[in-house]
Amino acid sequence: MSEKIIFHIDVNNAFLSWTAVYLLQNGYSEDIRKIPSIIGGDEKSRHGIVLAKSPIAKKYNIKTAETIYSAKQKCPNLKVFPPNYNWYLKKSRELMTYLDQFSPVKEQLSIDECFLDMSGMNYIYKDLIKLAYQIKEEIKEKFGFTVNIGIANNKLCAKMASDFEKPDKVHTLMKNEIVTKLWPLDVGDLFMCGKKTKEELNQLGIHTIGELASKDRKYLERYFKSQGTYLYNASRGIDESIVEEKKSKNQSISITETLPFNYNNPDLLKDVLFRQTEELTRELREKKLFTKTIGVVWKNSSFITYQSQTTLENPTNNTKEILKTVYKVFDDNYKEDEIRLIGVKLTNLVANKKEQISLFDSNVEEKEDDNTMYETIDTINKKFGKSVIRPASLKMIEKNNEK
DNA sequence: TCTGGGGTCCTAGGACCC
DNA sequence: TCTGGGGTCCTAGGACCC
Repeated sequence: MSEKIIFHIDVNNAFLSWTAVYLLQNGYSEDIRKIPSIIGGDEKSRHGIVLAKSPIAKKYNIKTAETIYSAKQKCPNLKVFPPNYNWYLKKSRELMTYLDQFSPVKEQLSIDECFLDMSGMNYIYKDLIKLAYQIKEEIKEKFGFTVNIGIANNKLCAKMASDFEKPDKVHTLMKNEIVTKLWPLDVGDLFMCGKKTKEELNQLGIHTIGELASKDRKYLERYFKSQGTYLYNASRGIDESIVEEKKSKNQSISITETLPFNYNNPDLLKDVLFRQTEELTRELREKKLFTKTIGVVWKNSSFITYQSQTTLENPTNNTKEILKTVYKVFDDNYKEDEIRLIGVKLTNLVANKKEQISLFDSNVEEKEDDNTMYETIDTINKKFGKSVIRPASLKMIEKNNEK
């Protein structure tokens, strides 16, 4: 059997590039990729972090996720642009559709990157490296933004390769290049080796991926358990996972929201939970899913995050039932505290509710009525926009819980 | 008006069952 | 009447990704 060949395609500075394309198409004279600029949230509503940066902004040592405030300190003439998620989604879909023509086996990793399994495609394309260059050029010409393409014998190495030098580059990291191209890199550059792991590895005197690769498996597993196994393999460029479109997506869905100011009033907080639960349950029904585990997440003014959850006997997508549970979890766990962020999280999602009608559940008929009602409401809201209609009974729950 | 939002996966500890 | 051990499910917390 011949070696696998995997492409990893990654949009350069995705949010910033896509906004640049948008601005140019709408008569803006400047290409914001060529000036010190960032995409950033709204500081007034406390969303002030850097979401993407231009190459020049990067030279000022501006980092993704740092505060806009601090970015401006580093570069006073920095230009800040707001994100436009709908546009990003549109650009992402165009790119992904375009890439489908090159291989039937594609796996999208996030909004701006994907893998293509190109194994065996050399019978069609002859020179796959040349093909990668052609794809890169065609994307630039067709869509107006650039990508990096990493080529390797597995997903991990393809991903590492696309990260090498940016922007607008094709890189390979084949088996015989591991020693020269992978091993000199800082151990923190290894995929899935974040801040904490890097610190721990440094403590052990391990600073490069090559040094990591010189350690034996037992040693790494002693310190890092199952992550040690991963580190052992990854440092050697070993990854057996296959490219596959993730079908069983949606292990969980959630909404969290940083509040415009800190709330300490339970009623205000419940208003937010109410809104979030309505939105999430609508999504649940849209995706024809049911949830078993319902959780509330909150963060206080000291940035400490808390979460509490409870698991139901039967999966549900009934707004009233879920809201009741959300309120109960909140009431049981919220202590007087200044809350900065609050959210709802639904996990343990299943496609079928397989509800066993409990002999002791007297509300079966009522629930059936609810479900029909929600379907109708969803249809109307879909036609006329969000939350035109709200069931009065939800307000009742709200009121009851206020007591 | 310094610190977003949406995810996945792993681990430790406890409850409970046989 | 000095007390094991495996399996499963659940919760809370944490690391990591884009």
